[in-house]
Amino acid sequence: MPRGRPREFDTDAAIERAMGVFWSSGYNGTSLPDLLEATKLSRGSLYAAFGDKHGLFLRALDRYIDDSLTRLDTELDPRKNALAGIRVCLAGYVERASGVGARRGCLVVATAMELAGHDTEVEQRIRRFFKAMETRLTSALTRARAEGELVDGVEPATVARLLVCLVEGMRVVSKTSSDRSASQAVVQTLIDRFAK
Amino acid sequence: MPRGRPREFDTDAAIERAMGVFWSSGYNGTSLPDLLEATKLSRGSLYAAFGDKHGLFLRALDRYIDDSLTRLDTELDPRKNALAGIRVCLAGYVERASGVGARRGCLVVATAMELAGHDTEVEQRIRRFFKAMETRLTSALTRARAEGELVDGVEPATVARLLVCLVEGMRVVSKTSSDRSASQAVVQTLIDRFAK
DNA sequence: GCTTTTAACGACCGATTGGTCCATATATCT
DNA sequence: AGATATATGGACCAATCGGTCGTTAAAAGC
Repeated sequence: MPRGRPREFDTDAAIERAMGVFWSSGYNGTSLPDLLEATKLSRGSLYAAFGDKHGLFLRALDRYIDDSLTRLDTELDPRKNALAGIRVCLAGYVERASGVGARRGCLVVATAMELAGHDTEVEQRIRRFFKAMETRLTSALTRARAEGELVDGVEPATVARLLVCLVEGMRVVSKTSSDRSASQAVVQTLIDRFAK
Repeated sequence: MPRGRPREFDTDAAIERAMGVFWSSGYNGTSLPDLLEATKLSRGSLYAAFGDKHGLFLRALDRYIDDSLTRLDTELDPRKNALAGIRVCLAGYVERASGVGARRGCLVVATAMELAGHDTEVEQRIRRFFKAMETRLTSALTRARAEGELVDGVEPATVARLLVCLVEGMRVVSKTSSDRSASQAVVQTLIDRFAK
């Protein structure tokens, strides 16, 4: 049974705040003082709780990935219409690539570009994330095809990968030129060419 | 008229080497010693020639952008068939997103994610680059439409933006899971749906 | 050959980096 | 109340950061 002074700070909240900093400044661009200010933790507490900067980053990245996949699962719920789910999913990415949120970009994309290739732990997580996203989209597209909503002669897996590339690319381009209607047009045009 | 000792190092070669380092490690991930080793310059020479780290980075980024746009102009040469040019262009991106080159990713994408939003000079360059790429693709697609090679009812400008997002997204995803045949399938599937 | 000019070098700078550690405060249990 | 356990805060650390500067060497002009 636990004794002594209990933890006074909210670990989850600290991770979330840290995630925000990494999100807008990247790993190398975030200093320890930045993290301390965001989490309102002291150096000692932060190191006791997360080991080191890298450890905290992994926790933040995991949080981001979990959130993203959870949202995807909701949007692509197998009990609902597949094509409609895909539309909602893509609309979400358009939204995230628009307005103020656009400047933030995507933590996974930023991390992939910054650390993949130098950091195997990070690389693994990113690879799995893209793979997971692709898998979910593939299954949704397969259902769409079964329901006759997909044009003939296209592979669900290929279209899934196409969608992953498209939405992640949209977030890159939108970092510097965010344009909601342009993004909407892109998504609409694509759907028009693949949905029956 | 010039007097005194002439420049003994090749500025262009130094920029190119520096570009390579920034390319694989990012701006914040590249230290001055890294740059000195790559360029074979001494601290003094580097600062005399480029002002500071940021100045050298801008030169390297400009070089990368110039190279990319030059290549694009060659591939989308108006005197050649538009659709064929687009195919060649996309094939090039597939190639760059495959094999060993895939791990390097794209300097523009990496820079967009790392610095856009904190660095207006960089942001401007990135925005212009994507815009320039979009413009060139739009004109090629417009020619393709005039030649009856584009499916009816789609906007060249929208398809151009779609292509930019797709290829840049491909380079992101390929950083962690490079798969030439998958990328080829994606591009082929897309072309099949937009070309007559 | 002498002067002028400038590239090259590396010692040196203060600031900041990520990380350690210990004294202190405080909550819980006996 | 007293003992115990642990979260907290900040002093402290070596290493490295980006950047400056004075000295040296060498090539071009007179």
